[in-house]
Amino acid sequence: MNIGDVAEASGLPAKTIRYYEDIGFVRPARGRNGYRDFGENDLHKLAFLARARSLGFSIHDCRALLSLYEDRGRASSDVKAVAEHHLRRIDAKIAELGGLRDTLARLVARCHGDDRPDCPILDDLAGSSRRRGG
Amino acid sequence: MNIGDVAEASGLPAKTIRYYEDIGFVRPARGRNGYRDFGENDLHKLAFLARARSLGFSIHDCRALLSLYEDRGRASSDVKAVAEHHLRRIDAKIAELGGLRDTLARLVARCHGDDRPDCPILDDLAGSSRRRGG
DNA sequence: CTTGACCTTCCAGTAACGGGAACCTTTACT
DNA sequence: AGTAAAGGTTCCCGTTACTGGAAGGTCAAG
Repeated sequence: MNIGDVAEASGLPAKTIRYYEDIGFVRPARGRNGYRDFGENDLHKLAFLARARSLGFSIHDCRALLSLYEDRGRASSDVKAVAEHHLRRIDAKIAELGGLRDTLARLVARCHGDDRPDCPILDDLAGSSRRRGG
Repeated sequence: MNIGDVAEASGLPAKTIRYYEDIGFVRPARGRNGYRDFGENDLHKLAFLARARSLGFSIHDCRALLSLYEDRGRASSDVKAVAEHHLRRIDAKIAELGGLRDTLARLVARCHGDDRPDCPILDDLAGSSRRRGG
């Protein structure tokens, strides 16, 4: 299969697939025209990576997951540990963003948003109303 | 003030302050030893930036906010628009992460997590149980 | 006069690709 | 055979917002 074929089949852009080859995720054979020649196994890996990336796993995580995937004797607890770690990071990020959103929403609510220059948002950013621990 | 002084006063690392000079946020004077010499106005700007960045505003947003901050005749609606746009992006990100978390949490819950190799997480990533539209 | 803290510039690296140039190969059509 | 489109190749730059580190100049203290 040429790169375009695996791109369509895996849902990944050809650019991304070349990048994944660069970083060692796949090692397609080469035809004598220089074209990459992907096998079924490569396609499976790429589809695996596409799914893992869509779930927000980092390339680093994917490396671990892929090696577990290819290790027929792995323990499911190892996989679960990677997933749980990722889950905790997601939760932390959601909590962080939730905090930001609340602060920002309060500021937005307090700003009348008309053509006058007075603005609680800028006041907060400038630190003029030091209600935040200053 | 030397860079170390404004770093401490603003809470930004000296590296970041140099970077902010590079991208035109501040233009400190120079002493004849070559050292940057920051004024009160620079410090205010840097503190403003530190606060805005901590609220998740991008550098691009900060540029807009800073110029509004320095425009004594701005309309608060302009500031509010920037903040609301940022708020919408945060909400979108939270929604996206929430979706990821739910999917991931389901997978983690289904994985027994013991020393056996059978693992619903890897099965999903590999696409073997095509419950997701395949 | 040396030590150490502080300052300078510049270069490289981060995460994960995307855009685009310059060029070659295959395929289809006339 | 000629040609044009579609697809392939490598290579390098740009993205975000910094961070680390090297090599070296400056300053304050003992």
